[in-house]
Amino acid sequence: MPELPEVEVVRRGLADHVLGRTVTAVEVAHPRAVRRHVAGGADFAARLAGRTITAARRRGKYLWLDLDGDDTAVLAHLGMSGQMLVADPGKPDEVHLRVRLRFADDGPELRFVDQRTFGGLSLHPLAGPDRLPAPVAHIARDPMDPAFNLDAAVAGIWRRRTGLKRALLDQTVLSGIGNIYADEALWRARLHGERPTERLTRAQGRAVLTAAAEVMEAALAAGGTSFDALYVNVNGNSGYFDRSLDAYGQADRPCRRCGTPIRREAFMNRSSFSCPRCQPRPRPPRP
DNA sequence: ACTAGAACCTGGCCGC
DNA sequence: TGCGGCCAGGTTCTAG
Repeated sequence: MPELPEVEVVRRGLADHVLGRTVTAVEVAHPRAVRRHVAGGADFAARLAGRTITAARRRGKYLWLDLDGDDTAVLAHLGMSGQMLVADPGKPDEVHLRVRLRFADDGPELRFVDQRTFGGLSLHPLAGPDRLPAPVAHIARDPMDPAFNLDAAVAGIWRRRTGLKRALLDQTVLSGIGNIYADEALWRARLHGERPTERLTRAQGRAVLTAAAEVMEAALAAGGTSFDALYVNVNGNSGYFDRSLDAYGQADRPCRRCGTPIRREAFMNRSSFSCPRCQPRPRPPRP
C-alpha cells in the first residue's frame, strides 16, 4: 500500500517525466476519481487543459503538481491502490484507468489507475506560507521534510490520549506513516502499539519516530531501484522492500531478533503484527 | 473538543 | 465449479 516511501517514489518519477510539459487534453473515465474536485469532472478537465507542470511536490501521502500561471496545483492521493503511470499513448488502457492526461509534445501520457477508487485527483489553489492545497493544510510535516521537528512530533503524540499506534497513524500528528511502517517502527523501537501515549517516555517517543524515519528511508532506497524510464512505480505493494519487513505480514514467522513467532492482532478493522516477547502488551491501566 | 468506529471500494482468496 | 464471505487499508464522516 502506498505510504510515504511509495508516494515519494511516484513524486520522483513524475518529476522526471512530466515536469515542464504542457497538458492538452484530460479524460476523466470514472467520476469517483475526481470526486474531491467539487466542480466536477468536466470542470477539472477544462481547467487543467493548457497548463504546464512546474513542480512535483509532496507532504505525507499527498502529492501535487504545481501549474504555471495562477497558483494552482493538481492534487493526487493514491488511496490504497492508486497508480500514476507514464505510458506511451498507444499502449492499451489499463482495466482501472480513471484519468488520462495527454501532453502537447505527444509524448508519454500520464494515467491515473486505481482499482479500489479510494484515491483521486482534484484542482486547488495554493495558499499560505507553504503554498499548500487546502486538503493538505491540516496534514503535519513528514519525517522526510527538512523542517520536520522530532520533538514537536513527540509532543504531538503526547497530546493524543490514545494508543501509540493510533497516534502514529494520525496524519495531523506527523504524516506519511500507514499500517505497514507503523508496525515496522514499533517493532524496531520494541514498543506495543496499544501502549498509552501518556505513559511514553521522551526517549521512547524519540526512538519510535526515529525508527519510523529510518525504516521509511530504507524503503525509499529500495523502492527507488524498481522503476525504469517509462514506468512510475506504484505497484501497491512495497516495491522491493517487502522482503525486508520485520513485523508487518510476518505472522507466525520467527522474530528476527529473538525467534519468537510474530503475532497478529486485530486493530481497527485491520491487523497489527508484533513480537510478543520484544513488544509486550502494556500492563492494564490501574482503576 | 476530542476520540472511536463505520463507511467507502474492488478483487483475490478461502471454505463449503 | 460456483458462490458467499472475509480481507486488505487511508481518509472522511458520523456518533458518542
